[in-house]
Amino acid sequence: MPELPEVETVKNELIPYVVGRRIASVTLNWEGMVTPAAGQFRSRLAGRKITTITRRGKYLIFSLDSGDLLLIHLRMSGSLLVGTDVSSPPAYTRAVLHLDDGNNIFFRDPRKFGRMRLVADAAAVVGRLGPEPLEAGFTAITLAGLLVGRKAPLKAVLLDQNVIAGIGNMYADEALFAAGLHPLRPAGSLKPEEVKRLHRSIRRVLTAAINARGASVSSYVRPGGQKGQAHFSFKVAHRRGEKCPVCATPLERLVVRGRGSYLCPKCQTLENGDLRG
DNA sequence: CCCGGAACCTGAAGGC
DNA sequence: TGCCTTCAGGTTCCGG
Repeated sequence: MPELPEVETVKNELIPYVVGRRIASVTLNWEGMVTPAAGQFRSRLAGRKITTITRRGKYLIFSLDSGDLLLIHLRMSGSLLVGTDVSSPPAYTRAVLHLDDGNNIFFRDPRKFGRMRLVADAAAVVGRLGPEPLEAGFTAITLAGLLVGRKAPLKAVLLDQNVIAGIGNMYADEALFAAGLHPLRPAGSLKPEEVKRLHRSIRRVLTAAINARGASVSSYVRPGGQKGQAHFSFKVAHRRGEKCPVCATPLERLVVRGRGSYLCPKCQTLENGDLRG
C-alpha cells in the first residue's frame, strides 16, 4: 500500500519525466476518480505545464502554470507508471495524462479507490493534515504534544492523518515494534522515554523505507515498473506466524480499529513502562 | 468531540 | 476443479 515512503519514491522518480512538461490531453477510463467532473477536469488540465511535484502526507501535488494544483492520492492499490505506448496501457489503467514529449503517466488502480482532484487551493484538501514526520521540526516534543491526553490506542493515533501525516498500517506496525510498544497502549500513557523511542523509530523506519524505494507488499510499483525493496526489511508487518527477529517468539496479528496489526507479544507488552524493546 | 463501523472496490486467498 | 465467502486497508461518511 502506498504510504509516505512509497509516495515519496513515486514523486522523486516522476520528477525527471514530468517537471517542465505540458499535459497535452487527459484520458479518463473511470470518471468517478476525478474532481471536478470529467469535462472540466480535462479542459483545465489540457495545455498546462507542470512546474513542480511535491508530497504532503500521502498526497502527490502537481503544481501547474495556471495556478491550479493537481492532487493525486493512490489510496490502496494505485500506481503511476510512465510509458510511451498508449496502444497497450497497463491493466486497470483508470486515467492517462498524455505529455507533450510522447511520454504518458498511466494511473493504474485495480480497486478504483485512487483519486485525482484539481483545486486552486491545496489547503482545501491537505490543510488539516498533521505534521510531516521527517521534517526537522518534528521532534520528540512535538510527538509528545500530539499524544498527550489521548485515550485512543497508540496504533489508531499513528494512523490518524490529522495527527501525523503519511504513516499507514505497515509503517505503524514497524515503528511500534522498533519502539517496543504495544499497539493498544493508550496514546497518552507513554512516558517521555517511550515517546522518544517512538519518535526515533518512526523516523528510522520511514527513512529506511524511502532509501529502499518503498515496499511492494501489494500492487505497489515505482513509475518505471520496478518494485521497492523495503518489505524485505520488515520485522513484523505481514509476517504472522513467523518468529520475532529479536526473541523468536511467534508473531501475532490482532485487529485494532478494524486494521490488521502485527506484533511480537513478548517485545511489545501492554504493561506501562516495560522497557524491553 | 470521540469512537466504531460501514461504504467504496476488486483481486487474492481460503474453505468446502 | 470450482463456487462461495472472507480479507485486505486509506479515506470519508454517518450514527451513537
